[in-house]
Amino acid sequence: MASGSNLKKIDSSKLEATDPKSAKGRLLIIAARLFNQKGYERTTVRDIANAAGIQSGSLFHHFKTKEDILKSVMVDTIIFNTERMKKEMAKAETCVDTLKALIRCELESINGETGEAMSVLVYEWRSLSADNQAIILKLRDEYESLWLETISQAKENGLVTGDVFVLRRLLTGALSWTKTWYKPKGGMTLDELAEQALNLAIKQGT
Amino acid sequence: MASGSNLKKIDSSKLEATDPKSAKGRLLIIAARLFNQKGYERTTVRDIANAAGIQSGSLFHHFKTKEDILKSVMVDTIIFNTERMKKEMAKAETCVDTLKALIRCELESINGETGEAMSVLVYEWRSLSADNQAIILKLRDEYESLWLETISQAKENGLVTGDVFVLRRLLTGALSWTKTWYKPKGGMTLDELAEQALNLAIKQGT
DNA sequence: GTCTACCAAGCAAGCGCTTGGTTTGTAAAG
DNA sequence: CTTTACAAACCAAGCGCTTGCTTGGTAGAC
Repeated sequence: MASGSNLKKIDSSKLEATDPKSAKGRLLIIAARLFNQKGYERTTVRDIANAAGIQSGSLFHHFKTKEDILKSVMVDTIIFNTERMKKEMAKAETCVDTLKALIRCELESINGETGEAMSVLVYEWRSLSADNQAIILKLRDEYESLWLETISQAKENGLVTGDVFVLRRLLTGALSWTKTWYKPKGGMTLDELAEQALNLAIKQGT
Repeated sequence: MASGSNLKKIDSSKLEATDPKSAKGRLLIIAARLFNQKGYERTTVRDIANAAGIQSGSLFHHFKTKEDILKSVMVDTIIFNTERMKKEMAKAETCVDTLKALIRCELESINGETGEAMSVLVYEWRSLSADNQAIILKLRDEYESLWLETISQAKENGLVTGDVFVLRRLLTGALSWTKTWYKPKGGMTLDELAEQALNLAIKQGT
């Protein structure tokens, strides 16, 4: 079956993203770029097909609907980045290290290779049906719980002040917004940017 | 002439927003709400006309094109909020007061009465033509310069650390993102939220 | 008498998506 | 090494619908 969800089970804790080398994976990368550049609504199926060098009708061999393309981009991205973040967290030793790892990971996902898809995930939310929103929300919950646990622990250690949820949300905005202005060629590395963001979050020196 | 820009002169320092009581102003408020709810592209001219209780064709008596509606929403909002911020800045005495006034003003513009239009200004940027983007950019520059002056002064006084531009941009993201989660009924007032954001920005107690 | 605000009708273009058929990759059977 | 089988990937054409926008005309205010 070539269509439908790319989750094997919603409840599974071990999920896989679409292989980027497959025909379907290639289309998802192209779609993510276009959705990011022009927005989901402004991007036509003919745009995607054109960029991929195929006919517009051929897209519907791989995806049920246009929205199914959007959903697949989002699901793949969130699965991939959650996995990466878990790995980086496992490496960190101190509480500050963990917090910095999360910031670093999120900046990487936003400004790195998955950046285009990540922007789509953040900014094209409204274009999903309620059903698909629920699916994405469930996946996001796992990702967010990693953040909340880490910040809670940082608060217990006196590293941060204020409400945990509010701090996470202020950080979410600050980090996701970097997409609109951060350029690696501007002389600032991603690591330096992460350091500044960490400096914003915590109330004591590293 | 019923069409075109609602700026009298681009270079003028004294600009006026469209009267909200006029037929045109009423349409702009309705359009801002719809653009915010469904996104610009998903909102049809028929949607706007329906919400206003007129025929879709009648919209084009007031605006040249659909994009002209979007541009007018943005121009009006930025003019209105720049004026308000200048007034609040004039009242502040200390450097911290000024910084808090800016944060408070921006939160107010995002979550208050102009909130819907402000979200449109932030998130529907891509839907503008290059020409219209340039016009909005010019207006934003004045607004941003107020922020940069204030933060620079705060840095001279040792209130904040790190790069001034980076700090402003991290704050822009953090504040604009509140639109997606902040609800006054959640038990937190806008002033308390402003306090937490200020707490994030400065490195010493108020 | 002219101006502002609007209606009623509809056009041309572009949209997502469907359909029936053709090519291409792959691998077992002869 | 060739033949046969079959599914995955794609093409060519176009349908039905919605879109932004135009047109010619009308009602009421000053």
